[in-house]
Amino acid sequence: MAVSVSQANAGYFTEFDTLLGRVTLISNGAALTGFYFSGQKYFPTAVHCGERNETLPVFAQAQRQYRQYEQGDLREFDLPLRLNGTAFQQKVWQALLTIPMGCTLSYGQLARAIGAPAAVRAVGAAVGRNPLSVIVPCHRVLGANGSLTGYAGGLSRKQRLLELEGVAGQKGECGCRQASY
Amino acid sequence: MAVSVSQANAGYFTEFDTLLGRVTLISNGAALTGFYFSGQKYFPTAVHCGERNETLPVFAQAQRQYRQYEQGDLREFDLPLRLNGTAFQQKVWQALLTIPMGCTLSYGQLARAIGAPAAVRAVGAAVGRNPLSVIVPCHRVLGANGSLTGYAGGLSRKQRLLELEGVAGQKGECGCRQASY
DNA sequence: ATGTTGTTGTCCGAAAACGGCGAGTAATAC
DNA sequence: GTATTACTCGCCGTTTTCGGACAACAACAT
Repeated sequence: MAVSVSQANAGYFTEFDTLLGRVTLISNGAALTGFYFSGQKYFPTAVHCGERNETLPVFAQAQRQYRQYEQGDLREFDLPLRLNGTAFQQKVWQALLTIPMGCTLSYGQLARAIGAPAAVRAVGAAVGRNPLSVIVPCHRVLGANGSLTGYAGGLSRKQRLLELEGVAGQKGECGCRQASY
Repeated sequence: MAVSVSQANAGYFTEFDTLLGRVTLISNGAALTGFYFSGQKYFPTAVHCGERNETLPVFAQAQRQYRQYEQGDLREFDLPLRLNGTAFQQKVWQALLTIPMGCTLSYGQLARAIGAPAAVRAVGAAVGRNPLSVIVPCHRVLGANGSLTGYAGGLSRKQRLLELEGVAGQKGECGCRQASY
């Protein structure tokens, strides 16, 4: 009898190279579920239990858009995404999606934005677990004093992403204004 | 941006009626992952989060074979299965798959068979959590003295399955011999 | 027969540790 | 006197750990 005995349903993945290093994309077949820089923190361990797939439409779409973004020709991604996480994490990640290119927010502002003004550190943790680097723009979150603080992909990548987006330096200069937080 | 935000990937299910009551089948799309009698113990709570599906090949195959089994015309199932569980549970369930129709084993023999002679009660617990009733023949496990002991689907179902398989009574009379345990 | 005890994997709940922070205070640098 | 830095402490979801309870048993003692 044909019996298979494992359990994790890891889906599909592919890889491609960017100016910031190799990227692994993950999908459930329909939506994009992961965008990870090689060697980054929290890189999912089960990726390679999934099936490599070079033809999935959403992968092609994501790569195409990323290329444009990389050249400064795309200000906003438009892809089917699926955010797997706890309710709290999802609130945080949804909020991240509303930060336009060129803008930045502090962890405190973000916490207030989701209605949990005191959960600042928890917000930091959730931002760090963002499964879709770049696309869910966690790199647009800085410390209250404008410092880079942290990035799962390494601070230099965060810096370069921000430069690409035209955010001035590390001193809290924000290219545009969000509604008040 | 098209964003979807849930997580549980419950798969597919269907239902059909048997002489022993209604049965719910569960699948990941390729292999059979669940076979549960209605109202049985440990019936998974998340089943109905999955998607009902009446056309999955593995469901048709399973029903067809079960019909034959029910009539005494099938001695061994041949289906793609997927056993989701801990390493220990999988060892137990794999061992169950080797018990031929008409034979029975005791919990102690089973424990010895998987190399954990002292883990008798743990084996009992694992047998009880069998996700594929009938197909993984947990009903062929009896107490050391031949008593029925327990069955997630109720002792009367266990009894009837054993009768169907031609196992005599409740007194340890075993229709055939396994290798020694 | 009935009761008692040994054994072991799993489930569950509680408790503690851990951060991609921030505000407030205190100690230095001009 | 300001302006920076350094440090402390509170905050709060998540993750990890730990301990106890439980169970489809079986062997042994009465």
